[in-house]
Amino acid sequence: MGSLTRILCERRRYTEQCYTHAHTFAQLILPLQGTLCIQTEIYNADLKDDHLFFFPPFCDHTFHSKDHNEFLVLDIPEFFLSPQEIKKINGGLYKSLDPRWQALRLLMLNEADSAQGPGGIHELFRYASRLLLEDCLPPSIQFIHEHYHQKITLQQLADLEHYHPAYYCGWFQKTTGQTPMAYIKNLRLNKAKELLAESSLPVLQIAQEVGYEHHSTLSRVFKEQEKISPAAYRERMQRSAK
DNA sequence: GACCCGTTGGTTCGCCTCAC
DNA sequence: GTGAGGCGAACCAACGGGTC
Repeated sequence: MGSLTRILCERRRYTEQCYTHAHTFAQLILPLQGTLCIQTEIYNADLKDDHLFFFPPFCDHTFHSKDHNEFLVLDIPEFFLSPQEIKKINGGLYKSLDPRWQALRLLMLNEADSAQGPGGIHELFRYASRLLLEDCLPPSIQFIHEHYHQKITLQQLADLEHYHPAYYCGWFQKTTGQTPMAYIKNLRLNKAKELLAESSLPVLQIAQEVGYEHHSTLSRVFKEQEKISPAAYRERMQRSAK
């Protein structure tokens, strides 16, 4: 797709085929029916009609759908967002559809279906972008991103939101689509993959850099997710770089 | 043989989820 | 929002392969 000069707003359907890519424009996905499985550096979510997903520009993501589906999709040129806004939503945003978003979805849908074309979509998106940025990173999630390389307990995170740890787990899952520990694990794994591909640090040191006291833990987690050991992953990345 | 690095098996403890 | 039980993640220790 060439560079966008205006917001594109339309209904789209997705197939079972798994795609991985990033684009120069941002993308807002509002489910109408069905489920879209989305994976980014920090999210692994099944997007249903009670949530939305927002991809900032250049955000790597993988997606596919397993059922009959339809989504309202907005392709937003990069210049519609300030660098500060993009930085704030770096990694994507998975957000529940409160009544304000449900109303906004209806209005956007009318624009998409309008015979005159989506003329009012720019004003609607200006309002939507303000909603997106509202408390987009709760304090505990911000804490995870700043301290993933240290030991983080559920109690610490729950304290930041003033919740009981058990209640916090449910709240976190509703917010991100993952449990707190799974979220931290994904973040650490992605950082480890970066370091394996881009540095020559030993696995022991990489494990410590991303927050594991013991490299054995990284080896095991890595093999579970990637089906290969960290050393084999590094070898594969170095071979493909040649 | 000593040392380093990476992997694997067994154990412990904290997290997650269900029921209330 | 809380308590309790089951389960999985993290840790420790041991082992294997490679290099000097």
